[in-house]
Amino acid sequence: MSQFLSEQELIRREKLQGLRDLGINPYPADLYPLNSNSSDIKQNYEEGKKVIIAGRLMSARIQGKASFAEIQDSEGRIQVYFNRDEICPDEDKTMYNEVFKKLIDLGDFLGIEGELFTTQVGEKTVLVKKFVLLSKALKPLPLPKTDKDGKVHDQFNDPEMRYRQRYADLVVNPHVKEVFIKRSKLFTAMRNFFMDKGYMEVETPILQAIPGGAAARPFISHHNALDIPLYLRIANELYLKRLIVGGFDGVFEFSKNFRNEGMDRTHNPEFTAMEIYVAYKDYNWMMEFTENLLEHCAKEVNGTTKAKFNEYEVDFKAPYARVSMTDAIKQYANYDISGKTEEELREAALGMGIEVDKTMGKGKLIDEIFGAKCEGNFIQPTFITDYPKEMSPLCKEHRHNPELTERFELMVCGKEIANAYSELNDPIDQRERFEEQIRLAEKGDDEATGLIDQDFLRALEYGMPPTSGLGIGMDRLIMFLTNNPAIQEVLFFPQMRPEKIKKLNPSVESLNEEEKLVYQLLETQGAMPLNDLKEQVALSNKKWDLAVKTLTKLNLAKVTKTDESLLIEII
RNA sequence: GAUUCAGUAGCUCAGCUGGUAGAGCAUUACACUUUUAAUGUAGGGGUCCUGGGUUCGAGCCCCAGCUGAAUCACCA
Repeated sequence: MSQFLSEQELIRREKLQGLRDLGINPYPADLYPLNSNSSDIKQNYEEGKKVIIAGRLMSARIQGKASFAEIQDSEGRIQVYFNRDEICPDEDKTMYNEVFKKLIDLGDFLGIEGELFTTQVGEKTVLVKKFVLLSKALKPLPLPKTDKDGKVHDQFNDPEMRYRQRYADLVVNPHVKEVFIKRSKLFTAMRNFFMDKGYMEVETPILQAIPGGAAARPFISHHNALDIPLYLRIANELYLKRLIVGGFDGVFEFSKNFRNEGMDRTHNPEFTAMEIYVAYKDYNWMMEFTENLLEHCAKEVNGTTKAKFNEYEVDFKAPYARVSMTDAIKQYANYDISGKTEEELREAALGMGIEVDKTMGKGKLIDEIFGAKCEGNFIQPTFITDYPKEMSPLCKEHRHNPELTERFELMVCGKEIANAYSELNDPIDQRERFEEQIRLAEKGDDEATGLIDQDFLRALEYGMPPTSGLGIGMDRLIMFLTNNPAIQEVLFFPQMRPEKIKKLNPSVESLNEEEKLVYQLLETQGAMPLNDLKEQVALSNKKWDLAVKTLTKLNLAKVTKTDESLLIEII
């Protein structure tokens, strides 16, 4: 393998040995007693203060007997000043001349003891008295540079490389790190908001025998001891409701869900939802709760309720507009769905140029009309309320209209980020709704749920208090709060196709047919003119070229140039 | 799933009817004690995504594939 390291990687390995030869362990075990960091130094600056810091060396400007460098730690960067005679007050100048100038590379972790001072240019700097190598980097990092106008050069910006090597992305792209800091703040803000209200954070199974609570295709796994299939959860709703049955008044969970469906810039196979259920509440209460929650979260994350997303400026300040689905369709499709039959709705949809098929029932048709004509219009946070019953099998029937349910979705920039119900707690009605889903599934609607969770129904039969539940797509919400149109940008490790890592083994056995042929001919006949060999092997030009290149690359053969011709021979 | 674009040095990117592969940063050597995209001089570094084809000759043209991105469709 070593022959396939780049020149720079080879040099770093040689330096590693060089350090060991000097008695320096490039990967020491001892803890490093740091007592400060880059932002602490800048904020609590005192001339002459002694500090101990640690971090990665990210730039170095060597000027003979003195050098300026930058150390990057978790807080940012701080300039450090290496002076030969400060580091090496005695005769022996090895630590500066050899170790620092020659054997330390950009990317290495250093521990630094020094004193604070300000340079003539006004930069707060650590004057290095003593430094140690804490860890050597064998691979060069990408190295974006910012010029004096703040313009970034050589930015590490290829999405594929950034997602596959997020560690490198985080090291060199501070704005990427910022997104994930905000993500963490969002979770903290939301958790604290719930805790303050006395609700309890819980955990429910990820491996489920019946994947319920949403309409989605699950991942299937298998339990060996029980010899049964287990599914990765697509939602945690049914489990949280069991806990409300059990007597908790408010439970919530940040839930990793898994859906075996398409991947694109807004869908990852695993994603995070937050679901909360609160007893004795309804969806009207939940709307107010939701807008207060999001206002709080936006402030905690960004310091303001306003957030830029693409060309829009969104304001999460409560209260939000509330529009019923019927009114939304009236407004944007100029059509009144109230009291219409399935046939009338299908014709209306067709008239609007919407594709429909026979498996679609009333609810689905209304949803299609809404999706095509209305959804994209709601830029500022807007509650869309009162969805058709057919598409909401876990939601309580509307108190004033049996065709509708007490459900709302929160739309932002034309996308759904939250979904909430007055939860259905009538066990008989619930059983009928599940059975209706089975019929839809048999009819060919692959979104309908095909299995009934009998245990969930048993729980409801014991009685569940009136309850309102809310689900929020956490990934989507943080996308809005950080102005990222791709979900991959807000996940540390988005799912990618597995990377093919080529392994070339520099041995004769690993050669392919063509390379072996060339090698064997050379072996039996010895050195010969390149062209003669080419004629003998009679390969296509491409194959010939590649075979010879591989052999020379592996140092198995050598081409030498004479006045007359090119000679090839085995090494 | 469809269409479009992209893949060249560690990183960012050039490249020409099809004729020995280039730059900046990084790297190596030398010089340089308050610099800041440090500077100067000299060097080294390439499976031009993979595989076929056309051609005297392909990084470039053709075909197939891989990977990613964007748009659309599908999906919540």
